[in-house]
Amino acid sequence: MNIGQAAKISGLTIKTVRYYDNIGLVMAYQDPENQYRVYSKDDIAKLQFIGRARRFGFSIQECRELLSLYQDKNRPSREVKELTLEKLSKIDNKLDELKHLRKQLYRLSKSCSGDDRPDCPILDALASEN
Amino acid sequence: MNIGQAAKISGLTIKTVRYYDNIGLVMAYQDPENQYRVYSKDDIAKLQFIGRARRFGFSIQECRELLSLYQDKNRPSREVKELTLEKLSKIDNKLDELKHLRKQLYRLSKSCSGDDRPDCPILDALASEN
DNA sequence: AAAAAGCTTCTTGTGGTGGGAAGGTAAAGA
DNA sequence: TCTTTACCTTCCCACCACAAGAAGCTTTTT
Repeated sequence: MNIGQAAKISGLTIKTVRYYDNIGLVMAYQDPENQYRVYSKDDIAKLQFIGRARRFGFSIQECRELLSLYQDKNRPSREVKELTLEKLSKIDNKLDELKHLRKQLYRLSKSCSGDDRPDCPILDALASEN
Repeated sequence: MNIGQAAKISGLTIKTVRYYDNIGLVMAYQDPENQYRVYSKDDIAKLQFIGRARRFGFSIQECRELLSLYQDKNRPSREVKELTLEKLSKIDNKLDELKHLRKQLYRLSKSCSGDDRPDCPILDALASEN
């Protein structure tokens, strides 16, 4: 199966699939005659797997780890769970950070009347060190 | 004032200050004798302004807009408030997205026993289309 | 036979810096 | 004064995860 079909089935773009080949994440067999990448059913499964993991917010590096765990039929499920919990904690940190930011920005926006007059507490806050 | 001092006072790194000069965000006067960047008090104020705006999550482009609003003494505060509210809504979107992701990942992690056995519902979920 | 679709590699760009090399300049100490 | 040290410059590469596009193949369709 050529790259176009592989991309369509896996729901990724051709560019992305080619990129995954380049970085050695999902390496396709390369037809020696025309240099076309050829994807097997197994490759397609990997691409779909990665697509889902990416949608779950895993980075490429994390996908690489998940994929190798996925292919190792005897690894303990503990390892997978650990990776997932780590990711969860990263997301929690990001959430806290964003919530804090939101609160600050919200307070700023509330302080400004937002009318035709030029005086603006938002800019004042950005301009002075408090 | 040279770039080292400017960076220290504004709380940015030298690299960052130089970058802001390169992209025309805060352009320093350049001493024709030794090519050193020279920063005025006004420049320092701008750097601090941008530093705070960045900490509030504004992008460089948004900082550029805020800065030009900041320097226009007659603009209506409405414009600044609009920019801030837009940013707030972007943050809200990001928050929703992250919360959704968290919920999904949490559910996944709960489903896995995380012990020495190899069967893992997390990987199963990533491998099949549901 | 010609046109259209699909594939290849290669280069460049994104955002916002950080790291480091190679080299010029300025300030401080011996 | 000489030397060391600190500071400054430009230039290039790296990051992440691709997207866009050029130039040139091959394959399929008309």
